[in-house]
Amino acid sequence: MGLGEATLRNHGRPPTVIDVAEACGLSTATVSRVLNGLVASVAPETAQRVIEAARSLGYTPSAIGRSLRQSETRIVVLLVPDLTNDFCADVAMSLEKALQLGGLSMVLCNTAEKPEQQDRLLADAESLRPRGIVLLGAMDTPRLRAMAQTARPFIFINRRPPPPIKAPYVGIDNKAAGRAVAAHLLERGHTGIAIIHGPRKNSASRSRLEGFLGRIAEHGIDPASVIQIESALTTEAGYGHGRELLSRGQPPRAIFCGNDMIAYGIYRAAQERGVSVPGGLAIVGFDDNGINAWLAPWLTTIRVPAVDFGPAVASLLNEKNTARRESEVILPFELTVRSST
Amino acid sequence: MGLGEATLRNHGRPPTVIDVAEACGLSTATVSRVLNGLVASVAPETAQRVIEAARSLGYTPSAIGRSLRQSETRIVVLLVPDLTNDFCADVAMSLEKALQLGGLSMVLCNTAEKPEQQDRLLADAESLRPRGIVLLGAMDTPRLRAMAQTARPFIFINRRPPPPIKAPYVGIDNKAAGRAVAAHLLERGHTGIAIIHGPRKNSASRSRLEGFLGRIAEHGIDPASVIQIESALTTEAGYGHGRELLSRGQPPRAIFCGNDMIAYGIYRAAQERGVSVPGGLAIVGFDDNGINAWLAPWLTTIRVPAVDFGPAVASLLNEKNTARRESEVILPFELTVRSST
DNA sequence: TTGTACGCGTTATCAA
DNA sequence: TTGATAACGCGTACAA
Repeated sequence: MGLGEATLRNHGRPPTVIDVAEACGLSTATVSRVLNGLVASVAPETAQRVIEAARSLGYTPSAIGRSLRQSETRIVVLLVPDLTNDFCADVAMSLEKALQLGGLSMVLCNTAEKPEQQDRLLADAESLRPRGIVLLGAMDTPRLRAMAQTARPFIFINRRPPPPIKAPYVGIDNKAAGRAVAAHLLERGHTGIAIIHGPRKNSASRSRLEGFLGRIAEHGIDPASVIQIESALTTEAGYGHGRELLSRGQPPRAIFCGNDMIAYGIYRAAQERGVSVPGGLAIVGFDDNGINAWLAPWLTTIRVPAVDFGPAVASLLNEKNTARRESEVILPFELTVRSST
Repeated sequence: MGLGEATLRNHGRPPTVIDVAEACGLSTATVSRVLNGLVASVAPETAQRVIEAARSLGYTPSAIGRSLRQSETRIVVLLVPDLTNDFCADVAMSLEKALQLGGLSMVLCNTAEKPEQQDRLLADAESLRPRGIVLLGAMDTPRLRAMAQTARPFIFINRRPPPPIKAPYVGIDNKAAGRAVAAHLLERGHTGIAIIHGPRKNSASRSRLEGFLGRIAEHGIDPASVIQIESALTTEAGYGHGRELLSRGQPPRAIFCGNDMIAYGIYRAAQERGVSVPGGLAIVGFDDNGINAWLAPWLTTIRVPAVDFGPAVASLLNEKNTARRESEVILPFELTVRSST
């Protein structure tokens, strides 16, 4: 049991290639070759000796040393706006799974939708020298623009890179989704329409709004007659807006929400006010959170294939010269009609 | 704008201390001192020169170099069993937030409750030489036992370290929680009791079961008369067990679930079968997922303070010699009584 | 107050 | 097939 010795020699620090090399009487170069699977250029019995020594020492290669040598880590940083949002959690899980397959680790950071926090996290991310930086719901900040000129791969999910920046994008056709919701509401004869959309500086929100209003205009309704509210994408915000809207003299009869979280809040507000859904108020969400199938089987919403985002992003990361490429992966969405409309 | 030059010289790689040193005509040592805030031993105007040079080059220190030098990274690895479980997401977010405050990054990995995957991830984690490894819902695996002998801090959340291992633990008093649920059901006069608990090899599940049955026995009921089912902690599993239980000749009239996800599944099964809650069936969950307030306002459950886990873990990580200490942080739980009982 | 030089762990290059 | 060695970026002990 050589573990004790090595541990002692290194003052409790993990064994290194040198320890392994000494233990098996070979050079560090050979040890490295064996452990990196370059079996072609190593004698079988030599390889065996190395492997045994490594195992008896409990040796695990240091990613730090490797990274320094190769000036690249096997880390991907994912920035999300809100991990309590089911949709974000699903995307994070899907990405982590896809990265695991390629031997990459995922550092997860929460921007809480705060621009300064995003910038701080981007700086931290840069210092990690990650293989790539993935932004779910990016905000247009100074540091983002500065770093986007770097060679490091940036990938944008759901919100496109702010104009001057060229970088790969993975998401759905938000404009078409907005149109689909409008078409659905009009088809069902819903009037008194309102939209509670996400932040305007967020391309996804803007596109959905644009598509939604465009389709409504085509139907001969003045878009200016549509109540438009810019909102945070949380249940609390949705609830607040719901209470306010429903207490108006002429409350809306149909609301298109920026995401499902907002829709949950609206629903609660309607319940509290005794407004029936969809009779008194139609509600449409966005994302189709996985939990809907169990806890919100009433919610008509746009299904966004969260689990497909991870593989798409991972494959973009594996492409050569992904960095400044303007590739796009547009995933399909689907209008899921349930009883709230 | 020196950015171009440095970028060119380094073939597109990020600038280093050397680049900064050259740019300001000082030594790398001085640059390093300034950037690490050792202002005491540097002339003010010198510091200024360094800072300007660093900024004009867009220099960000490499965590790789730093880590190698100090043989320690600023990374903490968190292993979770299932990120789609609201509770896990909340804990992850809470930990990430707490770590951010201390300048640490969080690598998040999903074990999917698979022992082999946990072992693979533990190996990957070890190679990262993280500041600590945090396990939410650890499984007793060979590699876990082996690595637990290391100097590296391990922290267990929710499930205790398997017996020979000594390591800090953060969680609630699961036995007491199990007792509390039993007491509540008995007090309300519920009979025909069943428990759908998590994996037996998981200390949290065991303790809850033990406490629950213990309290029931004290009440003069034979614990053997309680239907006990070992289950995965997912909605799907809960739904499946719910269907099975409710189709029995003598279905249970009250079910204590291993977590809220199972409870959601049971609820659905009851609805589909036309069984009223709590009239026909009482349901108790566990965790009190944040989403309950909005989507499951009917669920009686044990509130576990997910957001307090992060700070508790972070402070354990900051303690000296946390590694083999057997410290414990027992957080308070609370029985949240709603309409399902 | 500033500079020189070494070593952290690894792998790629070159030489044997 | 194997070994010696340099280099990756950084922080610090020591020297100036």
